[in-house]
Amino acid sequence: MLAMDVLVEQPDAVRRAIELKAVDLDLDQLLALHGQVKALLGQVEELRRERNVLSKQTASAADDERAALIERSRQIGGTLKEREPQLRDQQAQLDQLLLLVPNIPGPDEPIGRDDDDNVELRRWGEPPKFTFQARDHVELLELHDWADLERIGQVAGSRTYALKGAMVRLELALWRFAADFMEERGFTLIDLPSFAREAAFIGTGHFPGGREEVYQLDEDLYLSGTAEVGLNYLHSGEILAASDLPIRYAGFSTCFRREAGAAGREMRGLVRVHQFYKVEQYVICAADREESARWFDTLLANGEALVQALELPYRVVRTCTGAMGAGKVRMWDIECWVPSQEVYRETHSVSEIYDWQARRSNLRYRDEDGTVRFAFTLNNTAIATPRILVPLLEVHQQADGTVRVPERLRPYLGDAELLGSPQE
RNA sequence: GGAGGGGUGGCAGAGCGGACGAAUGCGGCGGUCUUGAAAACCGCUGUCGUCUUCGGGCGACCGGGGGUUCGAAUCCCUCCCCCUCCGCCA
Repeated sequence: MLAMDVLVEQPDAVRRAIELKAVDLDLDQLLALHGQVKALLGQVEELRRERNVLSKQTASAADDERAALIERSRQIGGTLKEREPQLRDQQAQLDQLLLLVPNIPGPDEPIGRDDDDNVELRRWGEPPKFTFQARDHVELLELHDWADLERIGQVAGSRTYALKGAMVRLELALWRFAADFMEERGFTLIDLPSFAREAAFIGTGHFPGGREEVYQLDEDLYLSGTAEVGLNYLHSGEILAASDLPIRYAGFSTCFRREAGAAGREMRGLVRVHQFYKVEQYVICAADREESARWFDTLLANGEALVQALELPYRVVRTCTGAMGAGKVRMWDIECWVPSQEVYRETHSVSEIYDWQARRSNLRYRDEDGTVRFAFTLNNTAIATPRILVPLLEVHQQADGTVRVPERLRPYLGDAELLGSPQE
């Protein structure tokens, strides 16, 4: 959420953000409501002040004055009994609207409606040119009996998978590789619950907008689609010391997504599934745009270093305003080359949020000069499996169906250079 | 799942209908003293909102929410969290 002051002082900038991010919100209605709330709050506070004065007098009043004082207090109490619920209602309405206000996108980010308007920033690596009939990842998995993608459907429905044998080993290797990588860079590994309360989802901004993307477990518990939900809410309500910052987490969690808006898309294989695993980079830093920008660069560089270590050709894409999500200032994606589809496919997504999430989650710190401020947050994927297996298998496949293991991953796989038995 | 006990300021811990935004101790900050430090002594030390002549005024907050009352940290309802014991369990 944005500070109310920003809405009042820069309504045009906010209006433009609402338009660029295609949010359904009437800012003028919100501002009018804010005016009403302020006026009513003034009235209520004045009434309470009067009552407080009378109360103090009542405590020490002589008996003959007491009855009159109590009577006047009672009248004020009656008026308050009307106004206070009104104030509560209006405040609650205003709070609901405030949750819909998007963050203002960075001035240099591409303007557009959807992913088609994203702008490629750079490419790394060369897409492989196969001299043989290359297989897609599903064919490779079936060839080596590395997964059950059919039968598992009768157990758990569509968009599910069951990895087997070497693929489980490979997945374990990727997690351990990512864990070592992040820890070497000063991130604290944290393995946290995959479910969280509604408040945590509101905190990140996944709610109220994205409810249909999330499995609901209980009246107040939902399965989260990213460790970001838990990590952002972990320090909710705290006032951290400036010396605590930056906080760097490498959050490991099982992630669940309903993929409700993606019916029929990418049904094949491991690209888009309901349950997956992710090591997530998460940073809480001081409220400083330059520092935030440096962390953005760092998180992006970490993501790139990880896919480079996996020897995967990729590109970096700047996500346009319409596709970056309401809370974001910037969102850049790393997309890895998927040979079978001849496209780059998102495997990582770096987000810069400023204090938009921290305001929702009430996540603050005390500056060196004693000022309490909302912190800034950022996040990026480190490794998400099984999606990363798609480019990994396809890019590194050999003519005989085996899959070459990138050197950096070999220590995690008993120094294996190849996975799978040669065919024919 | 059953039975109890608790949630008060950075921490510990009183208060259990009016003088309580809250005793006391610790910690922290400033000062006196000291060559310096420690000790001792003195003062200050929460967050949010709102108004401001920028001195401060006012309102709210004692786990969250609601209620009773002229008045609630204190009484009632409800939810959440933590602890102890029993049962079950990877």
